[in-house]
Amino acid sequence: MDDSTLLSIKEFSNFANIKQSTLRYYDEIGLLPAVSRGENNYRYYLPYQTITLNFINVLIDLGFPLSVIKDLNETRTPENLLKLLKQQETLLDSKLHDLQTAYSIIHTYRNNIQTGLLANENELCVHELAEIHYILGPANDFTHAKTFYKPFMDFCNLANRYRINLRFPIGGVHDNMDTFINAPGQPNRFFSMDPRGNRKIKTGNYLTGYIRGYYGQLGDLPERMASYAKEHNLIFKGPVYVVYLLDEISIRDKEQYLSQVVVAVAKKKLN
Amino acid sequence: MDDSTLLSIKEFSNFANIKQSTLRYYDEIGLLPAVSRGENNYRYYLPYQTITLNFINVLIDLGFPLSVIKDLNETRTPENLLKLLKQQETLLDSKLHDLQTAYSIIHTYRNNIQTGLLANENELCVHELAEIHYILGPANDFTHAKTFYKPFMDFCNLANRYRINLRFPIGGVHDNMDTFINAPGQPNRFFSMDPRGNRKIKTGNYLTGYIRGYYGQLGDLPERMASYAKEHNLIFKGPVYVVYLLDEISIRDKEQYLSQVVVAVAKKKLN
DNA sequence: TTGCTCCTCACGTCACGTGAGGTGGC
DNA sequence: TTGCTCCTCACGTCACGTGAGGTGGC
Repeated sequence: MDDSTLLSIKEFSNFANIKQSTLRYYDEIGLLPAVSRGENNYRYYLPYQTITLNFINVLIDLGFPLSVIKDLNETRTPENLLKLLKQQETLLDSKLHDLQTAYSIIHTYRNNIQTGLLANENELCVHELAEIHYILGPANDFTHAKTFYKPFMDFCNLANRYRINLRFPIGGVHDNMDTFINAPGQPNRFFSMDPRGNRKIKTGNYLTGYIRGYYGQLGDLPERMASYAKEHNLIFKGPVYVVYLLDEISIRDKEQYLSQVVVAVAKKKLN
Repeated sequence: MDDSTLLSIKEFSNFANIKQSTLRYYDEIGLLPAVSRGENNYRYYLPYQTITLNFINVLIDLGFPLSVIKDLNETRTPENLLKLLKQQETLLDSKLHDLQTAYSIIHTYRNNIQTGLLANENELCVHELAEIHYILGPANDFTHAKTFYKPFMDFCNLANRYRINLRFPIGGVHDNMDTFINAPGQPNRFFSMDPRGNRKIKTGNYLTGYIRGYYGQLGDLPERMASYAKEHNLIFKGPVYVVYLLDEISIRDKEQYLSQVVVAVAKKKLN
């Protein structure tokens, strides 16, 4: 083979390691036209066209659309390309960020679902919790709300302003055990379990309970937690977190959603 | 608004922050059917459908196709979802890897092009070079090759086996200054400027020259470098690297490609 | 006639967006 | 009549892949 050998589409496709259909398409859109056509209308290519193909493939891998590549193919200069590469870097940056976020969401959901599957619904127990980062939403307003619904919608609408990504699992937080017992379906704030959040549930000992049912339907869990603490000489410290471990993402039936309630506890000092 | 209020498509689209066209499409493919149709065939939605929509949006963001989401919507269980999430994590992993590679390629090209734009073609000079990582290809065979072409194609064909990504800028390396001067168009090996490579051009003082022209057309540069060394009492150390700074990626005209030649030098000890 | 290579439509993919043209009730 | 909301096609997007049906020379 010589630099001026004409190659049939099959030969060129083997040589350049590219599908015939792709070559026909590139010919059609004028991105990589065949150098000539035979009498029978066959396409012919020259070996050096692999160089153009390399140019094309590099830019495809960098995420440029074929239309841009076509323009660039005709007018490329180093300055021109440099400008485009800078733009593309910014674009890749945001794609990278999105992917990492998706990754993070998957991780958080997997954790939640796994915890949910292992949960013993009837048993309360105290155990150490690993640190959980989150982003806190604004204070909820339940004054004119009959249900969980309205405040949650408000939270969703404000999410952008609070830089909250609603794709992460969401939870509710109650200021303390007293407010939790008084209105278990009315968390003071919602939070997103975004590991990049600046708030955290610190490591420590937490009384943990689980309950099945729709958001905010906590049944007798608050009372059971209170009496458990009394029996075991525990006092509650800090906020009560309600994490929706199994929600609409993993279960159809609303009655089967699973919430986890955690609250920090300490041994009561005996006088 | 109450939980059982029927919403028109416009109302629901505002409420759920989603386009009407998207809602019609989801209705059409059965992913999120309207709960009912009016006499006039209008679609009506219920507020709680935002929950299904949230389910859908989370999975879209995680990169699942709508067909999978539709299936999952009907059959989801925590175990089922957990399995899919694991798969998706693997897929995201490889996408992440591809993106990071693209990023790296852009970075390397930008460096090369910028160096190319600042290059003074006529001047030779010695300066310190920052470390450059690369991946080395197999030894070239020029015995039956008239041109640069064949060995380069061999290199491309073997790239996979050597884990070389051809999308990175490519360079040629000569064993030493003697082989370079004897056959300046015939590098002993090609290399890919992949920053993840285990080989590197170490920091140090390098004699650097530039030349315009097609791959392997180095003109009188080798001789000029040799005489520069003689004049300045320098000796050459180690391999000669030829980096194709401006190639088909940034320039159309082959004659305008720009190569950079670098070789380590040291002061000759005077007896 | 069979086999091979090539050709040109044309249609499918994916998740919508964008009109065009029509309806129904105020 | 005008304005508004809704409807249903139908076509465009992007980068091809996949046939179907036909050709031309051995």
